[in-house]
Amino acid sequence: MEVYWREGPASVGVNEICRRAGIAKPGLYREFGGEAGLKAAVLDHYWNAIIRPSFLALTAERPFAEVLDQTLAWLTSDRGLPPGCLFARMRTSVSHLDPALSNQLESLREEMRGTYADWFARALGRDEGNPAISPTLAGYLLDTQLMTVQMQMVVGEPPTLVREQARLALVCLLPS
Amino acid sequence: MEVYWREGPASVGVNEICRRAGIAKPGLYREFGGEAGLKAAVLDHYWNAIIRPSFLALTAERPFAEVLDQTLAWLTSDRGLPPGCLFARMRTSVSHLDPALSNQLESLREEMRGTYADWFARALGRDEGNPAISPTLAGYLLDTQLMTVQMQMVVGEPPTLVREQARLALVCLLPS
DNA sequence: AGAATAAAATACTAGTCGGTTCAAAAATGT
DNA sequence: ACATTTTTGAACCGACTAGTATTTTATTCT
Repeated sequence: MEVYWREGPASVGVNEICRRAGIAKPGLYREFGGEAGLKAAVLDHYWNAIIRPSFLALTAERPFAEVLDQTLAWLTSDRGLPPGCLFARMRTSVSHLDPALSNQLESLREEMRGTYADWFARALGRDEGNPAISPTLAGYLLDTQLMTVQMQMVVGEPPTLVREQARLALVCLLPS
Repeated sequence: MEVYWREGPASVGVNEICRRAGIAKPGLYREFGGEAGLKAAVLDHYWNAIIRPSFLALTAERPFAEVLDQTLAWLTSDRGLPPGCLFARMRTSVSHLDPALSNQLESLREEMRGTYADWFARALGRDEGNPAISPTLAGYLLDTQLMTVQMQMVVGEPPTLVREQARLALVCLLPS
């Protein structure tokens, strides 16, 4: 996961993975069945270990604008983790990916959009969101914009610039 | 250019290019020096034939919001051209690209941001833009968001959904 | 027409990729 | 301590990659 996350799933092959992990190649094939299985397992682990815990912040009963700001600050700060998001990196190269992994990505993305939509729906209930925007659309927008943030972080854009842009793009979600 | 545009520069090699173009491989190497040279020439031609003409719409003395809407409609409509943007596709895979091509991409992107910034600056002069946003930042935002639009079109997102999201993300540029 | 030149097609090189085979080594169970 | 099972290392496979060498075909110039 570390290597895929830091350098991108397309930039490192199974030979290199085995070399860096200090394991034998037959061992990897016994354990994961092949490169596709390894990537599926990595994506699964990334989702459970990195993405899902980050959803907890969205369920806290704090003001929507505040949580949004903290999220942007978190994504654009040096977290001691590899920059960017393995999930986002996989999605950018989804075209030449295994169909099974592609489906897995799409289903996880749906779960992500749903989580964002729920978050925004609760904000709407407290009059902390723009009522002209449906939770579903807000889910799409948040997914797209936060994904963009992480892709910009991967290519090394200045964090403050990334944060400013995202704030502008998402200010439409706040009540006018 | 057609093939790189439609299928992505990383999805097709020189052998396939020659096969589809009906030319011999040594001819390609005589003409372009190699794959890197071919990609540079393709990018150059794409910029001059596709991107640069589209800038003309931005210099027309029409209301900012109207031109922005037309631009979004254009990007999300079926133009009879391959969907998405070769420029955007190259940028998403800039990490494992030739350094020369990477520099070329960065310089073209600067020109693009400058064009957007000028456009927004003229809008500001006619009180058609949000004065709290600098032309430079607007240039970055427009570049990012319009690139996002094209990437979504590439992966086949529903055009109306893409357009709605982009409109929301860019409404911050309009005066309140 | 015939010689010189340019372009073409084919075949090839060297290397990487994901994946497999197999014998040797290590660990395990009794 | 011995026998069984598991894991390793390293070579290997076929398919692919970018790039090149060679030979044949066309074209052009005189």
